[in-house]
Amino acid sequence: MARYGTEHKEETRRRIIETAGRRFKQDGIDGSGVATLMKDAGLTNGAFYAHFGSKEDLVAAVVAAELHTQAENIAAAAPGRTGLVDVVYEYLSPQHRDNPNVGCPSAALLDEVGRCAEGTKRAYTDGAEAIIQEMATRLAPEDPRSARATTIGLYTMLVGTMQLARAVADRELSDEILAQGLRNALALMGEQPRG
Amino acid sequence: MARYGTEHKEETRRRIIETAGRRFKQDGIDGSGVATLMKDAGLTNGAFYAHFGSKEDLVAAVVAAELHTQAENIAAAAPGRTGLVDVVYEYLSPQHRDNPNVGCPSAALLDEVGRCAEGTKRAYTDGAEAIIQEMATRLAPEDPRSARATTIGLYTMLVGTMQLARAVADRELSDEILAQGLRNALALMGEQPRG
DNA sequence: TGTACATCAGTGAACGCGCGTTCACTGATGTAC
DNA sequence: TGTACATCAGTGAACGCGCGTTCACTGATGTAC
Repeated sequence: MARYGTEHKEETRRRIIETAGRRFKQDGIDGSGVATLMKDAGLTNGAFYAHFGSKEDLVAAVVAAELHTQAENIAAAAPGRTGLVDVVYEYLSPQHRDNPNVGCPSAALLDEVGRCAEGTKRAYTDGAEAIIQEMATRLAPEDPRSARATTIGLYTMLVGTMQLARAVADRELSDEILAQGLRNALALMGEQPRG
Repeated sequence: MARYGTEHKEETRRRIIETAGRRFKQDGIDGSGVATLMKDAGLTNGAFYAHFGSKEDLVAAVVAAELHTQAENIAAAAPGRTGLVDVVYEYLSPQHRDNPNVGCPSAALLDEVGRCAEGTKRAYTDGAEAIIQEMATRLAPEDPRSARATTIGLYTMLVGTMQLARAVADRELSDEILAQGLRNALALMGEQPRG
């Protein structure tokens, strides 16, 4: 090809990580081959190892990036509890259920992460901590630690609800699961459902 | 080999489904090859297609069997709410976290089921409905439907909590997640923690 | 200004391997005569 | 009772294919002279 500026290779690496995130969330980690991942990024398979030591290295980088993005999205919501309620409504929406490739990485991949190598689990742990702290700060700005139990309950219920809504073959049941999940999530936060 | 009684082939099929359940929960569905699954059952790969039309057919059979077993285990607990509290304590235990191969199929496989073929999702749907109804009956014997929202919330929180506890690299954090999950689950049921 | 060279991101073919699946065959048994 | 045959669960080699990974090569550019 050509000789590029210093930032070019980094930019390519970022692109691989971003397109791999979508692919993993759509087809699973085991379900996504390196050749496909590189094609998604507009490259050929051979270039992969100029950017990552192994597929597992990419997986760890993707998990870190995906959770980082998710934490930023929560941080960018409207201030205080209102913003978190917005996030919960968006999370438990049919649009989110029907588009896993641009959705929550935990809903799409959490049980697979549990079977990944240590580095990937480390990346997940750090990212999840950041998200939980961001959520807890919104629930109880003066004392986030007091809201930690509630936050963990909210986080796990959101993830479990989305996975269940996606695993179910019956559309009506799936819609009901999202609706009941919303009721339970709001109750956990001590909020009233919106009209 | 030999000629067997009429129940022999069925018995072999049951054995394949049972050992495949453990293997899937340990290594994932995509992570378990047909040759390995058959070796687990004490057979060679060639015999597989005398029992199942395809790997996906086995997956659907395994999902149905695993959820059926889980429903039976809940039904076999002590009567009423007490039995359900027992189930929750056992579910959110370190032993369950550390032995996915003999644990909850949803905790191990739910996001993968969401990417499976229609038949597998159908099997999951039917099994999950039975489990939710069994749980709801224990929460509110006189009117199970009234407990349906709570039951779905409990179910999704249990599954999400176990997946998170397994995905996290930090043992202390994992233990904390289980403990907070227990608090939240009991609160959802309106029960007090046990001494 | 013009030519020769070094750089290096990316190419694409090839590696051994395990995947899901197919199939000709085996061999212990029950049945027929 | 003894022999020939049909049955059929299971064997194990082979199919084409995609996996993760390696590597000799390409070719557009910046630099040296």
